[in-house]
Amino acid sequence: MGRKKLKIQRLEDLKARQAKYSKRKTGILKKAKELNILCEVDVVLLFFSPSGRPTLFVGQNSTGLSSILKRLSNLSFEEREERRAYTIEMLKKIYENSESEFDLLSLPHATNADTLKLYEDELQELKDKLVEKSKILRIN
Amino acid sequence: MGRKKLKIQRLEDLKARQAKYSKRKTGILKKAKELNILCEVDVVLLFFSPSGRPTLFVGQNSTGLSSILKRLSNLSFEEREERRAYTIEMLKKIYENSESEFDLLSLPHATNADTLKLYEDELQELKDKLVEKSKILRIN
DNA sequence: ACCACTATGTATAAAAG
DNA sequence: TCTTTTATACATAGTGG
Repeated sequence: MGRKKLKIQRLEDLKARQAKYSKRKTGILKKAKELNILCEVDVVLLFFSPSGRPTLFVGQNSTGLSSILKRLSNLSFEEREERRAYTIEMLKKIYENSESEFDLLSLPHATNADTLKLYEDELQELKDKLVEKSKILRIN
Repeated sequence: MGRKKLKIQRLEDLKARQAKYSKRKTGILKKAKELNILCEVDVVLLFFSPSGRPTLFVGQNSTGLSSILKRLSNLSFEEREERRAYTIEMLKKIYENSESEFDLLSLPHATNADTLKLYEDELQELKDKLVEKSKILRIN
């Protein structure tokens, strides 16, 4: 999909990798959202950018997993006064749109500890979900 | 992409959802593999099919995470004599191709307990990786 | 439920602003 | 560097086996 056929091999230029990464990540996330809605299935995507920034996507209506959004938004209310305006705006946008795609590290650096904690809770839920789903499958 | 434009909304027919799911999941996985190679980034995808079957994809060269493949293949050697031929063939194929895409529950049902254990280890590694990556970012 | 076909919509490579 | 444009490659909707 482009002017020329692209060989699938590591791009040598770092900048090219970064540019390609954001473009293609966007495309994949769009597809994942569509799959999530069309087929009503749970989807979780985790990417690390060439510079190490993680992007987590969790499809809507993924019970349990979606709670990370609520906690993020609550956090913003509790600490509203201490935060920079752009952060609050971002969190509000995430909450209001019921969107669950975001770069966790675009939060202020001061919140990294909290962010990591959320990751941990999130992964515990993922693990629980995994066990639960597998049990259902075993019965079937 | 298709004969007609498809509205992105839940497909009412279960069979249609299932068919659409496998087709689109394949497409997303292909894209994720390309991203993984082109940009040399770590990628983790987790889907649950409309019937609840999980598919886990971990990009190649995702250190630590790829160990699940080695353990699966070792398992197949240890228990080779006890396993059905198709299982061994599947595991060999996974190992030889260094592919890291597979439906974990396409393993024989008897191995579900082991499979769950692998999930748990896998998630622990993912968690560790997450913490490690975030630390690096904090320094930068 | 899965493969094949093929017309058509979509993503994106390269170029341009 | 980012955004926009354009040409092209690719993914897939609908269909049939």
